[in-house]
Amino acid sequence: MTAGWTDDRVGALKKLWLEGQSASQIAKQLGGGVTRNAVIGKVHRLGLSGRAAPSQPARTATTFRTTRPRPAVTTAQTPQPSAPRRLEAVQPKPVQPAAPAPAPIPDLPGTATVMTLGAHMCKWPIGDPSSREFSFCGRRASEGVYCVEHARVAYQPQVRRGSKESGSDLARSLRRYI
DNA sequence: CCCTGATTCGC
DNA sequence: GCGAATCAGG
Repeated sequence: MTAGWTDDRVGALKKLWLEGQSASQIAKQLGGGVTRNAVIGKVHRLGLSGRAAPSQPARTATTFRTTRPRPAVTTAQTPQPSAPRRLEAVQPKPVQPAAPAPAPIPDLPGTATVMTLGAHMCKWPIGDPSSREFSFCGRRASEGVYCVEHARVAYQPQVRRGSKESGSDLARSLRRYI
């Protein structure tokens, strides 16, 4: 049964992607036979691209541009010019001094936006990533990208893939337990 | 060789 | 819309 992209799965995908999970990790967690290619493809189709938390150090240099694959197509299709993809139409919004807190959200509003999100702020996504009201938890990240509470929620009983740990596996182990 | 995401293109 | 194949880089 090939599971299509249900709303439920898309939500999980968005969440995990913005959490900084890699496509392969997300694919693994989603299960259902989805591959990392499927995840990446869906992510792009959804309009997501840049994430707030890169998975591994020194990676994603390809995010800039380049990637001009020339598979030598037999037919000269349409020379589509560069389209203004890349989202993030953020506006210059100065931080408000003494904000009167107009939104009494009982669930604690994520005061951190993509711009104001500091390196040591909890990157737990709050709300719809597509919405402009989307924000992050913003509390102090204990060790990794989340605060203690969110880290606990994010990294639950996660089964590992391999049976032995060594070298680079250590990084993945740490990431799982941040 | 491992990994990452990006893109293209056939389905 | 979907995802395998491929590309490009670390």
